Amino acid sequence: MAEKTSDLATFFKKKGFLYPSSDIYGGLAGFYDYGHLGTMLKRNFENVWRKFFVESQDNYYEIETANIMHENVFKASGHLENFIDPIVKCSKCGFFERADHLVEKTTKIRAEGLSSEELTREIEKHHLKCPKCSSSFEKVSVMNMMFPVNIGVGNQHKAYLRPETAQSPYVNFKLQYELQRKKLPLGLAIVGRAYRNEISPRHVTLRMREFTQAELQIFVNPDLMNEHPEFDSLQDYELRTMLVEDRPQKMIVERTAAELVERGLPKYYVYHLIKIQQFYVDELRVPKHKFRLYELNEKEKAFYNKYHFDIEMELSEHGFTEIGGLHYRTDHDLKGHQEVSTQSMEIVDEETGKKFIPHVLEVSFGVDRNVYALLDLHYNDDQERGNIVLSLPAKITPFFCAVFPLVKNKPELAAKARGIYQELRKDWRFFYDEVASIGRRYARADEIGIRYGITVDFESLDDNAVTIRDRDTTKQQRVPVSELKQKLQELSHE
RNA sequence: ACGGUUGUGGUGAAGUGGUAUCAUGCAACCCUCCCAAGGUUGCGUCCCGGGUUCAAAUCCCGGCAGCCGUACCA
Repeated sequence: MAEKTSDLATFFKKKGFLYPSSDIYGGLAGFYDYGHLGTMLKRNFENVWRKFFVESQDNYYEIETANIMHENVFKASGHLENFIDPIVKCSKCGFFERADHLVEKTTKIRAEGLSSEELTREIEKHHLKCPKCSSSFEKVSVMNMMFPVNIGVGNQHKAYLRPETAQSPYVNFKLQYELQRKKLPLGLAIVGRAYRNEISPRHVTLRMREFTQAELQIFVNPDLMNEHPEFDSLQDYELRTMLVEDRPQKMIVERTAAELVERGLPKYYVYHLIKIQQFYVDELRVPKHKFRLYELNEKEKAFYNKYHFDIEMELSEHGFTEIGGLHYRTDHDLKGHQEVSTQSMEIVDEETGKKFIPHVLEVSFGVDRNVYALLDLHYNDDQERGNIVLSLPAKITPFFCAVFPLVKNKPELAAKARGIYQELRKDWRFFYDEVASIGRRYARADEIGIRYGITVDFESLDDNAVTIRDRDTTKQQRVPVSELKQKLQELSHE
């Protein structure tokens, strides 16, 4: 029997977090729309990310750039070569393989770089057949992981939707370096869309064709990779790592920053592994055991990466899943752009007079995957309470508080509740609800993760105090209206 | 991409050629002094396009989408 859509996907749609795009036309695989709650959650996540990774650093800034970029950008980055693969498909059973791999494997000819026509000719010449069913192949076609875009009149495309946000900071580096007064390290962040024509998008937002990345590109002097001013104070910090050598035992090992440096990772790199773990464990309150830093081996890591760890969170339905990565891309990208654009990407170290191309450390996050992971993590079907409780932290949950008059039909209560609501919504994300019994309203609030419920009851009319209900414990405390703002201020920093 | 499988209100389901049902939800009103009470009224559905038939949610073909497996995921 085919499985039902997962509980989580149903919940996303039912409450307004996320649903298929173009839904009234039957949907479009790999594309999703965020509803009102999902959009709030996503924005909140992005803002926490900005604050933590960008705004807390000197000389780090966010830029916003075009999603459609010049063909040459991807010539330089290697995407045109590596993202567009020649494919042969079996005419009978549908098996397919990369055409150049097939030709190289079976004929020992160097097939890399051959055109589709040349590959088709080689396949015909050597009478290559499908390894599965021995039928003949169709003509070699091109599988393009990038979406080409036609610009203006005519149908020759000279541009693509970017498959990663990273290239924008690289092509803008020289200008931003000048504008940011020639200082390294220099950070350029983008929170924006990227597009990949995935063969098989699946698992809601875990693999989409249009998705949001939050990426920080840090340009550094490669000679200084083995130092960081804050490293010494953090050298005993324990990181949850799964290195290549841990894989046979399937072990996540806590290692200190110093141990990782001893193993050969640069201090500057390890410092950012620490930052990333702090972001999840301290900032987003992700339980440590659900988090790990997973080292990729030589085969798995992208060709441009010297060091590559995936950031992974354990999901209920999919196990440990990549939600980001820390990539030491060296000078691969700037060098590529220097060659293709013929513009120098070199800068001069004022002290030593040395000229060099900066290296890039990329801190990369899939925003949609993070949002999914956080919802997955905080989704609890509370049997005792009889409703779902979405225990998102106050700083990212869509609504911080809701205000409720205890009952609807007492105009004095509703008026007071509305007054409090109107005042507090100036400072926080607030929700107001007076429909149905108070218990039902608490339940509805739990389900969309409203952190606190403020209830105006009959006593409030006399003592000018209200109750604050904690979503996670359901405990209530009574607070004078005059102290409410201050109290919420404290609670918002939990 | 291939193979298997599924598609009925917002959500979950019943209906297998002949009047589309139920629960939940949502909305309005009544009631209600703290954790999905109750009452009244209302809203809303057969994925899309062809075909067969007197008649299609139901049968057939195609498409789209979901799920599972394989493949893919620089």
